[in-house]
Amino acid sequence: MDVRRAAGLSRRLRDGGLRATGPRTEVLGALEDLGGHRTADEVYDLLSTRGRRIPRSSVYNVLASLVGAGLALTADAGPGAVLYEVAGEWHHHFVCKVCHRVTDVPCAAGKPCLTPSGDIGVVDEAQVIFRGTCADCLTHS
Amino acid sequence: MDVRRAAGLSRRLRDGGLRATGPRTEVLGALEDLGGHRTADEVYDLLSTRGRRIPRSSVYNVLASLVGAGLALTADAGPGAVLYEVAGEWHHHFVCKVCHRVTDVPCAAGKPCLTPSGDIGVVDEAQVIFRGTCADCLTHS
DNA sequence: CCGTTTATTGGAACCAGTCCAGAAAAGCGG
DNA sequence: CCGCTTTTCTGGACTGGTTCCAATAAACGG
Repeated sequence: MDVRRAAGLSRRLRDGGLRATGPRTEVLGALEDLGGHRTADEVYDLLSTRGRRIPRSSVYNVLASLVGAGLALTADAGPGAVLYEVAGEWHHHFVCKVCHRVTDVPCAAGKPCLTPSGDIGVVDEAQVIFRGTCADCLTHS
Repeated sequence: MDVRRAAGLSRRLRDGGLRATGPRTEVLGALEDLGGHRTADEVYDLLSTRGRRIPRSSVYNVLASLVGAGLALTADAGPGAVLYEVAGEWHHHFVCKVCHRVTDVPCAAGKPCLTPSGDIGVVDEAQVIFRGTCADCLTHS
């Protein structure tokens, strides 16, 4: 990984209140390179093909701290492996019932939106999951 | 289980297009008795304490057919075990980040609502997950 | 450079869920 | 009520995803 890239990643980690360790820069970099919604194993596999041997459990550890620091998000997409993505513009997800692919859906508010009525507690975010059949799967059937 | 109850459950199963078998009436009854959002294992445990030995895989099978028939729903609540609930009024969920309890949030529309903009495919439903801290956890901290 | 604090490693263990093939039950026509 | 066909159930093995833990190593403030 080139030096500028690593420095940028390190700074983001520190800005998030995390120590800038090797595994953390590598995992964050890999998640960013992959783009979109990825499982811990996909990150693990990319690092492996790059020759970086790292235990799976470390990938899980790191992803958990990235989420804790707000640098990554888990995408709610239903059962199965948890999907992670680099934190960016707030958005929602469309999950295709056929191919299970997850597509971003821009959020009108651009930030956590919608508040439930009633005295339920403090709501930090509202995420919407749209379920249906994607355009691709509609044409291929 | 009393006879009237069993008959009612059987009828609901048949109305849903399913054969009214023992495991299905028992699982549907147990899910209803438990109320709220429950994992397959919670249903399994209730049946066990009732002295009904049934394989866990049967509970999974049955829950899957109940969902397929529209008699039960899976509640989107993030990672972890899938939560099932008896189908009723369409609603959303508030998930407490502290105690992980799931609370129903009435849906203003009373049915699958919200449509994403853009040509994304066919949207069947839109489920909202509110995340935050529930009233109980706020006071106890 | 040292010490303290925090993170990583690697492997074992765990839990949720799926798969499969034989056995049983449901519902049909007669 | 009987037997036939189809659907469902069973039980156990198995997988994938994730967490746990105790020893080791690395980060960073002084």
